[in-house]
Amino acid sequence: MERETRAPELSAHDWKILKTLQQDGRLSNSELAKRVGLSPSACWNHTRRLFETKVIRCVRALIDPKMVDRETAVLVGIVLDRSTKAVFEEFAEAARTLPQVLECYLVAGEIDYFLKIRVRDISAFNRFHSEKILSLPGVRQVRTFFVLDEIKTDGELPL
Amino acid sequence: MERETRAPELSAHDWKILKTLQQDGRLSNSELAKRVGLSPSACWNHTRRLFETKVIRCVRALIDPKMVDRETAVLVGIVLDRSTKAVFEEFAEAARTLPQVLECYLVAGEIDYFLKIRVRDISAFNRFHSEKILSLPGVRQVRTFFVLDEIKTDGELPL
DNA sequence: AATTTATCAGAATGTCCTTCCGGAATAGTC
DNA sequence: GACTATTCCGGAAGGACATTCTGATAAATT
Repeated sequence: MERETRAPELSAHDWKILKTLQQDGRLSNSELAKRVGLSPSACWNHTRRLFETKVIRCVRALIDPKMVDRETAVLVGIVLDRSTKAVFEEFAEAARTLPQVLECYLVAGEIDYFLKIRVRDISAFNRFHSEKILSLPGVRQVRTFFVLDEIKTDGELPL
Repeated sequence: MERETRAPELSAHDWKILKTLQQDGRLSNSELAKRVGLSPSACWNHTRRLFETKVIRCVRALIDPKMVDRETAVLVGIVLDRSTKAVFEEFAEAARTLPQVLECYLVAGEIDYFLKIRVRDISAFNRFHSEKILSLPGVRQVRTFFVLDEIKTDGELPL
């Protein structure tokens, strides 16, 4: 386990760039420069460093799930059988691999793992549930929470 | 309540553009055109339509929370007191407004709302918990799950 | 077959990206 | 205080790109 790098120092310009690109990642460099009050070349250097130092992990188009037939979201809490390291790692690896799993967290409390699943409809979730989740080794309990309404998704990091 | 529009028809080119921009939303139009096998002008028209019809909701820079001092993630399950419409709407509105709430879902089951919170550290969560969550009207029970490890975050929609 | 519609590639122009360079400001050293 | 090293900025420049328009081709419709 190695220590993660922390941002060395972020200038006021860097923060502005982060805020702006978080809201619209497709802004041109010249437009970005105007908004943060820098010359295009200076702005370019800042932005490049933010990518190189991995402060910005990536830029991603957010697609409306309704439009591409992935309307159904389900939150799933998992309790594992035995709390051995191998069991946990095997589960985590499966979650990483399955494309229907959009998020997966190891948590403290009455639950071991929380998953956010996205599929076409409820019957697709049923298939996923029985074929993928239940067939994983070490799964003792599965608590399923169907999402009735998405109040907020993909909220921006407060900066 | 009005019916949401569904994507009328997505061509093979559209799907390719969606997949590509989901992986790298900052690609130039000419590079995107090369990758999907279209002329720049045709690619431009497709992309523009995908934005106009809101298939692509936005393009967003994903910022590493560790780098900007928002390292601590917490999942919170909420059970509300009385299940009146007004109570639910008030809670949802508060969740929408609070910047620390990155995601909020109304779910079916033993829990009413699930929240994903991001703050600087545990003491910041304590403050948020007592000052924001507990002070909301109608909150009967709060179940807190501290995130110990983020196996997968911001997974791409499978296309 | 004729007409309409949709979709593509090409051309053209104005803008932008990207790099490189030199100057100003800051900090550190003696 | 002077000198150096470092950092950061803006300007210039050519090559690439964005964006629009037009016409051609193919598909769908009548």
